[in-house]
This record gives sequence, C-alpha cells and structure tokens, in this order.
Amino acid sequence: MAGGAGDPPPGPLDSVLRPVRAGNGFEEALEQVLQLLRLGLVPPGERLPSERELSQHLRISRVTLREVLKVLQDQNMVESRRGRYGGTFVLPRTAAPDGSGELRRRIAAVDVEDTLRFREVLEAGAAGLCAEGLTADGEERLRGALDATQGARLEDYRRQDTLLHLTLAELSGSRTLAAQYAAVRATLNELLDGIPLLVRNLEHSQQQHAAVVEAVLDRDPDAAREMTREHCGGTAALLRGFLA
Amino acid sequence: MAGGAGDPPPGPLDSVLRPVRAGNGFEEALEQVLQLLRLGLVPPGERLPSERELSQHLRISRVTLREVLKVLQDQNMVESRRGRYGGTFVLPRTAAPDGSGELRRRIAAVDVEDTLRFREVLEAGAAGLCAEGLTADGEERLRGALDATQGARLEDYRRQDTLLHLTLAELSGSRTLAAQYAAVRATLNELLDGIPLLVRNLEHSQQQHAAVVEAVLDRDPDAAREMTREHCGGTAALLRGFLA
DNA sequence: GGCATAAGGTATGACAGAGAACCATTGCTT
DNA sequence: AAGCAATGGTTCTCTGTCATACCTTATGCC
Repeated sequence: MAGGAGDPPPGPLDSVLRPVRAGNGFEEALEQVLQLLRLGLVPPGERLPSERELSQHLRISRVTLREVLKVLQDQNMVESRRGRYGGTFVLPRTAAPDGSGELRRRIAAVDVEDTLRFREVLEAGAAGLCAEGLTADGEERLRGALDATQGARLEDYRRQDTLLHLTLAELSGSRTLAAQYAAVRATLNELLDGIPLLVRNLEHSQQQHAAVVEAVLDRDPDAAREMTREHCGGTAALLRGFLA
Repeated sequence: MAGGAGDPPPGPLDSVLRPVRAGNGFEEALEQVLQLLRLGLVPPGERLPSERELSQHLRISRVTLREVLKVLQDQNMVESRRGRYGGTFVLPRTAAPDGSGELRRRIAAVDVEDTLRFREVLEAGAAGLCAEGLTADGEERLRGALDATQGARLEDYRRQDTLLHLTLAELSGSRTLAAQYAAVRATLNELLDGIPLLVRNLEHSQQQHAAVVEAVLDRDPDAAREMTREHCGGTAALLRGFLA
C-alpha cells in the first residue's frame, strides 16, 4: 500500500515543477526590458543603458539583447540613435499600443486575481518591514518619493506612484521582495493602462499614500500594513470592476 | 538640464536588471529538483516522476535533466533503477551531506536576512488570504495537513511542517505566491538543516500551528496574520541565534 | 579641420542545449 | 515461456546563444 501515498501528490508538486526558463530565453530578457519601461524607471525621452551595459546586467549576449530591442523598435516603443551620445531612447506612449495584438494577448493571459493578491501581500509586508527598521537614509528617500507624487502632473502620476511603492519595497531590506514587487507591479501597470485614470481615485490614493508613509515614519508596522492593505484594496476593486 | 534626472537612478534599476538566467541553465534545473527533495514533496524511499515527465515539466531536455540526476546520484541523494516500475528513488538523508562542500558553499551565499523577511511576508500574507476566502475543500486539506504534523515522528516533522505551510500558501489563491513560497521555504529548510531540532521549540511550534489554523478556520485574517508572524519570528530568532 | 570617443550595426566561429530516435533492462500479464 | 510496457541509458543532429572582433556614425575637443 506504500503508505497511501502511492500517487504523486498533484497539488504541491506544481509549485516547484514550474518551467525552468519561461520561453525562448530571449523572451525573458524582453520581459525585463519591458518592465523597465512599464515601471517608468526610464521615462519617455530618456536613454536606456547602452547595449553593452544592459547585456552585461541581464547576462545575455549583446546579439540577443539587440533582438529584444529590435522588437521594441518595431513596436515604436524605443528609438535608436547612433554616434557618440547616441543610444536607445524611450518614446512617449503611442495612443494605440495594441496595434499588433502581440502585447494585447499577454494581458489576457495574466491571472488578474493572482496578481492582485500577490501584490497586496508583498506591498503590505514591505510596508510593515519598513516600519520596523527604517534608517535615516531610508526616511529621506521615502519622503522624497512621496513629495514627488504630490507634485506630479496627471500624465506623470502613474510613474511617480510606481516609484513610491518601489521605494517602499526596496527599503524593506529584502532584495527578493523588491525584485518580486517590481515584477508584479509591471504586470499591474499593464492592467491599469487598460482602465481610465479618475481624478477622484487619484486624490483618494494620495491621502492613502500619505497615511502609509506617516505610519512607516511613526514606526507603526500594524498601521502601515493596515493602511497599505486598504490602499491595495481600492485599486483591486477598481480593476475588478473594469475587467469583470 | 534634463529634469535633474541625468544619471540613471542607481537603486530601482537593480530590482529589474537582474540576470535573466541564473547560471548554466542546468543549474536552475538542479535547484528545482533539490527543492523537491528539500521540501520533502517526495519523501525518502519514494519515486520521483519519470525522467520524461520531469523534463517536460521543467521544460528542459531529457539529456540535461539526466545531467542533474547524475549529480544527485553522485551525492548519494537518489538512486536509479531500470526496467518497468523502475525510476529514480529518493535515498534517506546521509548523516554527512556536507562531504563534498559543493552544497555547503551554497548556504554561505544565501542572504539569511532576505530569506527570513521574505518568508515572513509571504507566510503572513498567505494566512491572511486563506482566512478571507477559504473553500470547504480548503478547510479539509488544511485540517488534514495540521493533523499530519501533530502525529508526525521527530524525523518526519520537518517534512510535515513544510507541507502544512505549503498547503496554506496554495490555498491563498495566488499561484505566484505559492511558487515563491516553495522557493523560499526550500532555502529555509536548507538553513534549518544546519541547526539542531529542539523538542521544546517543536512543541511551541505545534501550538502556533494550531493557533494559525484555528484563526484561518474562524475566518479571522488579522489573527491569522498575527499568529503567523509570531510563528515566523520564532524560527527567525532561532536561526539568527545559531548563525550569528 | 582632424582626431578621439562612445555609441549602435555587423559578421563569424564555438558550444550548450533541445529534440528525436533508438537500445537495454525489468517486471507484470497472458 | 513469451510478449508487452514503462522505465533508465545512449547517441545523433540542429538550432539558439555566446563571445569576440571589427565596421559605421555622430559628437565634442584640440
């Protein structure tokens, strides 16, 4: 009878036995460069790191990286200029980026519920950790990021918002957490691009941002987590409403 | 003046620009199969999925997978038997697995603080999510997993403990969360293997397990998160003490 | 004007890994 | 006893990726 565990447990195994490399290998690189753009870490008009730098960071050959950039050029998302002080520059978002349908299909494949839940967990956890052990340097960065969102114009709001949350994730003291948050946030931004940006929600968001940062600065982990969960809940409700 | 953002922000970029493929590619596969063993998803004496199945799940060629298994055979961690009803079988842990030093060096490379923090965040988040939306089926699985830890003998405790937590992660409703937890838990188990298993801690652990499960079954997310954080804190303190 | 420099653009050879086919061994079934 | 089926063991070829070197273009500096 083999202890009643004859058949391999179907559930838990799948958590581990996920594909080692999601796709062509070059697709993974594409994913990461797309994150760079979606997170707004390199804003429109700015230059990406040089091909040689990028390929080193991503640990792929320059040839493969160029394949990736080629795709983005074809999508009119970046532009390459030669010569000294040239480089690969981020173009402003075109009105209809769903032209090719290539990136459109990706969204459909996203498990929205998974994304929203995972995001809330990471974000609340990060806020809690920040509130527990924030350095003086961290305080300053946090305040700076919050101020930037307060002063942001409408078209730059998403970007500043992202940067604020990314800052919190980094200050959590867990590199893994920060990296995972970056990934999930990129997905989230992609989803958010599909729904309107309402000024009312934006103002509400801003109040919540202030409350979260205040709780962190007060070194109150419970409040920080609670505020963050509320904040995430708002976004989640909005998205569920529009995508349902 | 370029908006004062002339130099690429050094912090946030690193969250995204991490290497696309960590190592030889076959190393990633080795990592995952090791997870299978460290998590106790396939207990000693049991059979791993066949080479053909495993390679498909991991999306690597069978040849590469066999390289991985070869390493594990050399480490006396698994044993292969040919013929029908043959396969690759997990061997009981040998007393001194640190003989080669190969796996020993990996531990030194682990960022313990990162692991502990990330673990707490995921675990508390998972417990909270479970408490919010648990199905009848989930209740049953959870109770089953808890019972298994209660009745476990000392040498099987780590395994049952892992399975309980893994069950919670899966019931969170976020596949990504479950996968990430599996990864971090494998690292944690590796660390835990380096310190003694104290009966006193074990009993304490059991009480906390019961409390967490009770909170989840009561649909009390706050209590579930709080209990879980306490539970994780205990392990963390223990590890920090022994490894400091 | 000419040169140095930093960036993108191109070409080539070596190798790791994928995929498929086939062999060898074992135990159950007939 | 014979055959079948499922598994590990082996070998082959072919594609994708890497590493490297070199070419081309644009800008600043002398």
